[in-house]
Amino acid sequence: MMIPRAAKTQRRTRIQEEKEEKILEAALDVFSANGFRGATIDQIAEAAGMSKPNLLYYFRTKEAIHRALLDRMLFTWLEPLQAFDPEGNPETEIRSYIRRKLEMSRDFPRESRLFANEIIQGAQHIEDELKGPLKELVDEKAEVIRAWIKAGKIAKCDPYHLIFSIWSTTQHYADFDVQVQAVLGDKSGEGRFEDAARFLEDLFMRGLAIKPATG
Amino acid sequence: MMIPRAAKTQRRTRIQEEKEEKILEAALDVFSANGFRGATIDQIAEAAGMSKPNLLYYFRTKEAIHRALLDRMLFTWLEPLQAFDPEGNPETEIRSYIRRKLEMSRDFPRESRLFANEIIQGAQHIEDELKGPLKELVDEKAEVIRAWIKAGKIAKCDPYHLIFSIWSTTQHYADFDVQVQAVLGDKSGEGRFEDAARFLEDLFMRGLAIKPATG
DNA sequence: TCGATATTTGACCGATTGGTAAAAGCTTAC
DNA sequence: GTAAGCTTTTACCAATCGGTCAAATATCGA
Repeated sequence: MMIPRAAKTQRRTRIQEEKEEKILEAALDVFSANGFRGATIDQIAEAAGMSKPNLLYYFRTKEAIHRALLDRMLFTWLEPLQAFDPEGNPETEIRSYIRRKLEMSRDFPRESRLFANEIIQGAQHIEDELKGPLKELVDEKAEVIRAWIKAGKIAKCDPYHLIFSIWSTTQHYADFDVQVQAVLGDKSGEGRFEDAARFLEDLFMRGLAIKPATG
Repeated sequence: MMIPRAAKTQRRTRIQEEKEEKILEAALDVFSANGFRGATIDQIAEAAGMSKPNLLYYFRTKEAIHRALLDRMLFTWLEPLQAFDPEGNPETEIRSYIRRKLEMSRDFPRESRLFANEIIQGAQHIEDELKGPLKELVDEKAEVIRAWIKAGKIAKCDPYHLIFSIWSTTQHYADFDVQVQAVLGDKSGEGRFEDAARFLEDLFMRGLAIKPATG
């Protein structure tokens, strides 16, 4: 007899792994482009190249697909902030945080939009993660920034809003890409990410009164 | 005989005006919370306190409601940037632009989310407006900023990315409000907007190497 | 090769979707 | 008051929605 999916404790077959991968890949396309309510199982199934019942054999509900996507992404998404090093010096740390976040916007725009959709629409599926792990991580890193301020290494400012401003400016290039491209017009090749990096690094370095190392 | 809606050249009755207003108000709630695809006419009708066919008497399609909302909002949304004055001095202009945009995030979060949803999901309904009026306006104001740079009034930087960064940082407090509140926790009363204003004004003033007038 | 299990399919379900038809009820100018 | 036009409702439609079921088929270890 077939073992119900819920009871499976470990991955079984190669097919399972492949198909689940294909489904999540397709779901990322669809959810990031339409939000949870706007996405349909049929769309995902078609994008994944399989029938709807077949898809539902691997994920029992639309919610389950969405959950799986968010779960796998949450870690990745927080990773750059995790890497923020208390021992490092502010210039290096903030510069590379900006650069990393910008690279993620460039290389994983769908992931960024998946989150953006989710949060804009009320974050009903990840409320706990926001108030738990995310908040804790931000609290921790805000403390690091506060220490830098106390040590006179960067200008006095609210660490939380500093973090928000880095999030928003960098994610903008993924989430609002069509707008950015519409405004920049032909000028916007892939160079827009490098221009953005230069601009943002300058803005934040000067804004935090960090003088660039001239060594 | 009843004159078909499309042929009406001018507003007729008081009732029409009132009901259309009610529908758009309700639609703003629903579209901003779910995106276009995720919103349903039934939801809007219920929020507006009327039957679906009754609603469809005033707007023939879901698209028409959405269009009407976007049309009425686009002007309002660009107004702060319009007000950007070439004759003014950079400090005043940029400070007040930030403040205005932040006030809009505070006072009209649904409007902000309506646009955010629309753009994240590909801007299919406002592509023309982005590439037309918006681009022209931004081009014009970028020229103003460029002039300030040439005159040595603010630090050298890419004017387009400067505008993007002001958009993203300010709109963040409307679009990602649940995340902001989750992270700030109890600390976040309405004070978060004033904290944000202080932070952003400092960041951009220093970031653009504008020394605050000490007169 | 064979049987057990894993995968896929087609046919289907009730609920919800965007939207329509027609008639009933309501306003308003005359 | 009444008729013409404006508004609202009831009943309905086909298409799509998320999801189920049983049967058919493919895979794989012994």
